[in-house]
Amino acid sequence: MRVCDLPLSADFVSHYESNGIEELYPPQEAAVEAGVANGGRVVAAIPTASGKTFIAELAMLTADGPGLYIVPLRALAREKYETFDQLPGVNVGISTGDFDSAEEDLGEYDIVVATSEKVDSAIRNGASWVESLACVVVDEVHLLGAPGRGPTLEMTLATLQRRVPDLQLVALSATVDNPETIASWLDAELVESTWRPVSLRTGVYSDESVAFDDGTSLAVDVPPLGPKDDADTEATVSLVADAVTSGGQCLAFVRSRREAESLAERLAEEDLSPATDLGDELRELGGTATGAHLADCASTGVGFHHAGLRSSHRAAVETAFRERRLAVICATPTLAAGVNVPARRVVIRDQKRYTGDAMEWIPVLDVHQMCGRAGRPHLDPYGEAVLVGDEATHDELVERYVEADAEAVDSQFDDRESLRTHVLSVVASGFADSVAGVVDVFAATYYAHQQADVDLTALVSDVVSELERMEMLTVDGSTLSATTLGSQTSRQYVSPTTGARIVSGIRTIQTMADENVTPRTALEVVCDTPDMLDTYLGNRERALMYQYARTHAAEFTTAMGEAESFEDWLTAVKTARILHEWSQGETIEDLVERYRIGPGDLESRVERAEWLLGAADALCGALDSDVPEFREVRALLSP
DNA sequence: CTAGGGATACTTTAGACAGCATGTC
DNA sequence: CTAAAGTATCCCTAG
Repeated sequence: MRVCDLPLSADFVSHYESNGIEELYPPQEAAVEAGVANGGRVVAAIPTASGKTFIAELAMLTADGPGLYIVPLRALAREKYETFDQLPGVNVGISTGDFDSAEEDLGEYDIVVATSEKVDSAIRNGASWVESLACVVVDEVHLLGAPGRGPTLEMTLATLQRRVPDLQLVALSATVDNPETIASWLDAELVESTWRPVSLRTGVYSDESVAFDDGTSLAVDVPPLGPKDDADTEATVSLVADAVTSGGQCLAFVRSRREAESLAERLAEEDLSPATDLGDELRELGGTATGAHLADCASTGVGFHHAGLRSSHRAAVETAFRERRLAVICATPTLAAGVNVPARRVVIRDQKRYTGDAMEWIPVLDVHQMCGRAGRPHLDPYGEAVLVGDEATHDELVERYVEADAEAVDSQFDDRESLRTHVLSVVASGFADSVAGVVDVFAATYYAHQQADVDLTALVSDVVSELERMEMLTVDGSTLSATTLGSQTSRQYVSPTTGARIVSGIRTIQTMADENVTPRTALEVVCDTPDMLDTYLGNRERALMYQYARTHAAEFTTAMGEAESFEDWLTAVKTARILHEWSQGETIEDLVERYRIGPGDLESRVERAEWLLGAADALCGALDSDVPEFREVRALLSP
């Protein structure tokens, strides 16, 4: 099937042809046969780089009205925005938490790219543009199975289906075990394929050789180990060096940030590629120790990538790699599911990760996503993914990751926090005013589809009484309504637990002496909330932090003897302290050094604090109260 | 007396979405 | 069922 045979206008056909797209890939053809270009609902479970974007564009361009493209990450939203913006005569908008298209109403765009939470929020707040959509494409739908965020995506899709008649839904998924369940939930045709434009072989390394799944093998020359050498690391170094010397780029995945950096340092010693001026460019982006370390490695063609990096550094590493100015990136799983960063070879040194109580195998889906980054269409003759193991683990790795299918996608809606959030949002936004009404909405979720025998009425009633106790909902006979507090909580997009914590903070503040209410007070409230990221509190720091908490005890809304979990509270105090010092003009360099956090960690906490302080200010309004400190600190956080 | 080796105890550990409304220039 | 690498500390010994 050819592009010119599709129901596309001449402009689009020539756009694609001038980009070298004339013949459809098999999965794309299958999607067309399933009806994507004729308003049909389709779930496509196909590998990355097998032409998902084209399927999405086809659906949105042939739909009779505006399209919405839902992504899980802000960086992905920007990437897709730029891609769609290339389409001739198509007006593209973007809407994410940190960036919104101009003043224009989103309804005026042909295509809007947005994160799933942003769409959920728009629906909750009654944005009218949503109703006029003709086509919605969901990228990475398998995230339905992600705790916390999956339920939001379920609700968004359930609500969109109910509110927009004849909506065309297209969902793009990684290869998972039960795509048919997702397809039947969405009442869509399933297109499944493992076809890739660049062939991929996956293998396991042990004893100086890689055994690939296609039966081939690769001898790897690993120099004799010194006493301090780690076998897995040296094997990884050899595998990376081999890929780079033969003209390819390589991604190496490891367990932790620290190890990503130390592997990068180790590879930098190898002098794999000629020195460039990339290091100097990175140095201009800012002067933390992490940034300097990155710049040093980058001048030898090796980068590292993890969430401790500031987002500008991360973006710079991604771009430099795409432009082939970096030969290698050593990364934590950040890079597995983010923006498009394909390489000739992918080496996965660590397959286990610490999860809080034990070392656990990384999910098969995640490993497959990492492997899927191997092979650049049009640039590499093939892609290779190598799992580093040894004689003892070889067979288990083959069985677990090379031969196994990815896990099934299971609903995570059955979680109190998620249930509270969505029961409240359904009532607050006026989509239901009774338990039966909420159940009716929930009946359209993936959860209800998967768990047909669950007693939704009992579950919802239970959650309703919880929300009633939290003063978020009132019950009058069988009529539910949101309190001012409940509707503000929902609109501000904070979880009910966060809303309740802020409310109790405000009430305590009303009882405090004026001189004790300070910026620290405002930050403590907001940082003691589940919507704030917690900050690791080291053993050595604990005593100092305790001291700090005692010194400022009068300014806090939590009495030290009464904290539900003292450890958690002390962690919140640490976050509040960092943010307070930041608001007082401390530099990133100092804070990163003093509290042993990454520059990116500070960045993300500042971002959240801005959001939560704004929410706290709005909740004050719902309580007929005013705590100017919420606004005052907030103003000091952003430069 | 001290530098340094080595055993041992202790510390640390991936990622990242989200708001708003009223008056004013 | 299930951790492992990195770092600080301390003690001992060789010079």
